[in-house]
Amino acid sequence: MAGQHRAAASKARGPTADRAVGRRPRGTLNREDIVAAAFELVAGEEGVDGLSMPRLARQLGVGVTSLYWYFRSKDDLMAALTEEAADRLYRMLPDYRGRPWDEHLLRYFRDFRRVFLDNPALCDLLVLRAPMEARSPEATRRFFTLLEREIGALAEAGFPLRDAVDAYMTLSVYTRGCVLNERLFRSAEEQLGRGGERMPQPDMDSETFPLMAEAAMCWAPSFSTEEKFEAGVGFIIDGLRSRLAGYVNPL
Amino acid sequence: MAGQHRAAASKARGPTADRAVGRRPRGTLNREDIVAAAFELVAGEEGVDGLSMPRLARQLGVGVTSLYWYFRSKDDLMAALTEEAADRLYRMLPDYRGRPWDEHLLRYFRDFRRVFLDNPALCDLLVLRAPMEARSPEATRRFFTLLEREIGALAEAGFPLRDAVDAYMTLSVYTRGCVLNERLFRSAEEQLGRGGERMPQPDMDSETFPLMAEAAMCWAPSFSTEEKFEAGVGFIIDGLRSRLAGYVNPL
DNA sequence: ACCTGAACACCGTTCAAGT
DNA sequence: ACCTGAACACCGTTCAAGT
Repeated sequence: MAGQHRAAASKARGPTADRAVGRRPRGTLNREDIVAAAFELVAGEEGVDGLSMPRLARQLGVGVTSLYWYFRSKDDLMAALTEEAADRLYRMLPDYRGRPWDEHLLRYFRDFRRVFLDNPALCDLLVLRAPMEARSPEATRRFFTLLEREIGALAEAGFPLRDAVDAYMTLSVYTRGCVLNERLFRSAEEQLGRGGERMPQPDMDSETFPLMAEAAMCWAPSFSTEEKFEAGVGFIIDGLRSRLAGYVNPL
Repeated sequence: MAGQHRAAASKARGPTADRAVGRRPRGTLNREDIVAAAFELVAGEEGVDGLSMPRLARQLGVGVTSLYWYFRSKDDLMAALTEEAADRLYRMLPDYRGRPWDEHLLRYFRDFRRVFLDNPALCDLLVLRAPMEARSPEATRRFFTLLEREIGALAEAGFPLRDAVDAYMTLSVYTRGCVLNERLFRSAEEQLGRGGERMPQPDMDSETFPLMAEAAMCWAPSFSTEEKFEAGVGFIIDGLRSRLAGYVNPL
């Protein structure tokens, strides 16, 4: 009876909204399913902004307030969702040990960037919203397992521990900086696109801006191309190389 | 009469909320004042999240809907606010021309970072929310003036234009990556602090994580110290130095 | 031209109540 | 123990109306 009532109330929303017409029987709702549904929403068209408690409840065929039995607040849910995202990220990062350290780094961070670009939801949750530290002990453990492996590779290549740590983190910070840039640039484009506008092109007459006018040909807006990303990685790896040479051959 | 009514309605909110008891007379409201008040709100305790149309209207002593005469939407207002923020940023960045290029870069980006750390509002508006490109032609002009100067300094030091552009952007992306990290880390700490909790410290036994356990002493959470920031800048500048040597002395 | 309040659809969260 | 709807305070935005 209650089920019919609910179905009638939502009949105007089309078939997809009715996916859970037969409302969940008791005892079948749990944290995992809620997080999974939340991730589905976030990975969908609307992104992180499209995630709301009412929407999530509708997706699950459940009253909104039921969610609060499993999560104290939306923030609490977001934390769990971030865990889930971190889990997926770690599973997607390949292991390039065995190759020369510079090639290893280049490939690793190239993939690191790719994962975020291909999965905006991961980017929003892990790059834009939460620092690495705000995770459960479990997730932190996996994070440190990864670090142990990657920093170990650098140490083996001859970097003192401190430089190995700093090198990895520098590339990580730089890469996430690129990803942030690209993400913001894309959503700005999208938003303008909806309004039919174009990104304002600066009127760069070569008298007031001689260099920038000339640079236009090697300029990528928001530094957001693979080529530009690799230019930066190149500088950093060059720096590491000369540092490495300095250890064995001090002046 | 209407004024008394309004004052009575808000009497429970304390003195600061009443700052504009005598509601603004007609024709005195304008875009500049609205943006200024919005910036005040955003720079205040609550930050960007604390900015809402009703709050802003209250601050100005105006009906909420009045704001919509001057701004099509909140997004429209945010765009104007971002302009304002970019304006302030550019005014705060010092000119280090005349010094050696490497010292110039180090000092410039050290200040770049400082400005964002000292002004979280600028950070939220310019680093976390909008790409450089989504600005008015006017702001873009000022942005390119800055670029012209900074990239010019690198070109004078002997870098080909393309590398000069990439070098500046790499450091800019890296620096903003650091700022992002630090900002997220701090707000996570703050949020935990409100709940009385502490950041989860990973249980790093030195058997499963030999390197990370040893690295604990040279580890900064979220890479968020000045020292760590400069370590990364050091790598990049080293890379640039070796690149520069390669131009004049190719193998 | 400028400013208003009433109203709408949405949000996060609390609470007292049901089984 | 688990799930519910009613209710609250808040939000962005529209609209018809006032001067």
